[in-house]
Amino acid sequence: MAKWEELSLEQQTEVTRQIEVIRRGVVEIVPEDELKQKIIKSVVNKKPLKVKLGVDPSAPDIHIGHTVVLHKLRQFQELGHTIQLIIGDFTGRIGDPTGKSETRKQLTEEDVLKNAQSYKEQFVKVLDPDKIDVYFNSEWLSPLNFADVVELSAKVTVARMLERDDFTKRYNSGQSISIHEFFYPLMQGYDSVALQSDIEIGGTDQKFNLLMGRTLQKEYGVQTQATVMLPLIEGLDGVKKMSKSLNNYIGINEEPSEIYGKSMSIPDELMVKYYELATDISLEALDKLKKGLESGEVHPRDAKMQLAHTFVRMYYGKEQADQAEERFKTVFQKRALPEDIPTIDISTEELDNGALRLINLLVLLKLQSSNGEARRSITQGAVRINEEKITDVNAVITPNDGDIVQVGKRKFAKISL
RNA sequence: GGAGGAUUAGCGAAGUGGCCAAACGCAGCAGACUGUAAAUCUGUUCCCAUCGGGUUCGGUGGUUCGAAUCCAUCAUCCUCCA
Repeated sequence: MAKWEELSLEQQTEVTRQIEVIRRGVVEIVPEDELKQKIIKSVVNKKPLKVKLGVDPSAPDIHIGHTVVLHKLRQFQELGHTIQLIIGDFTGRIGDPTGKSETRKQLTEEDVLKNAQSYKEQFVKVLDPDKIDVYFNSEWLSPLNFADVVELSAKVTVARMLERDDFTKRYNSGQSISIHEFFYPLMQGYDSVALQSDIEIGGTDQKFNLLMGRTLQKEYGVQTQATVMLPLIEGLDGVKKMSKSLNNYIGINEEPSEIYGKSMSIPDELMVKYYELATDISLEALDKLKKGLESGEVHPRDAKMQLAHTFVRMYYGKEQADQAEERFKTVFQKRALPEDIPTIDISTEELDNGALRLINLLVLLKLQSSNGEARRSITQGAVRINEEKITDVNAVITPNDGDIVQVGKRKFAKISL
């Protein structure tokens, strides 16, 4: 194996540079010297490293939190390495170790393919599509027979399994753990054996699974992978990690105005973290921004607006980002009506003599989901027609073509007769 | 196989025959305030309705004038013993 001292100066510089890039924003690299060895080898032999990322095969809805890992993968790509994207189709067909009693509904092969495609489409917004190899883990997991599975499971003890944080918690708090859930880490680890990955990347919550890859690789006589763990980014509430189920996420497929608005609602303290982990801005620009915020030269509002703009720009381009910014200024800073109000047709059948109750109108326009909710909003002074507040619950409205109905600050509809 | 316990609104959790559409917290929605869709404060949150009515407390069936609350049974989960 190549030794550091034997490298040319040029090669040493390159190795150092790579490690520096890889380290940025990373919580932990286990083991660090092994990673260095791998990079040395890669530089000397001019052979890219295989960096693995496993994903769940359910319908992907990538949010800013996921992109932390993707940005890191992008950096790996830029350093010349390749990505092994594993769609966990086998894992996903069986069930899900979330501890919830309902088993995930089985995905058909068609679904899996569709989702895989969707992953690719969303991933390439951050990643270079030419440096991704896509695999389905059913390819090597399906052929295993029961004896193989027993052999695999014999490599890890129950006590070791229970060390995993969420298993520990669930066990101690009396929640159920099914045997098959133990196979998840094993299967994920076995993926690394099958693909002989050099590096596996994941959030800090994946630590156990990532290290399981190393354990199994050793057991099966394959070279062990280095693991790179990235921080989990807090969601809009600023406390809990970003996740779809907590509804504190910014999805990269969301409307530009949504991405912009949601970004504006993140707590100030998290701004820098978002910049660092989830945007493509350079280290120098980040430094400058940090200093500006500390010295007070940069107004936090402007920094956040720039962040929001950056997010929209990365996923939709500059033009859309500019538009989203304009819209935000209009609606929230000036409290004026936005330009892009959705038009909703109202059929004359709904009208009685050209009129209808305001409550019904709000539900009809889908601004409210039930009459009760509509009633509430009116009472609370949230409803406006053509910018005029209406507080009478029983109001009867004669809608005109082009009337603009508003509920709260964010819901608008234009009537079309 | 045996013994005990749990299941309540989006989530967490109180409620053990009428005062229960069900405390409280979170989340949501709205108002005020603000650089902000942040924070904070206030109000509000099953459905239909003017009074009023309808459907809710794992499922089903019962007891009762009256059941989230009592009984039976089924389902799911947990703990302990084997």
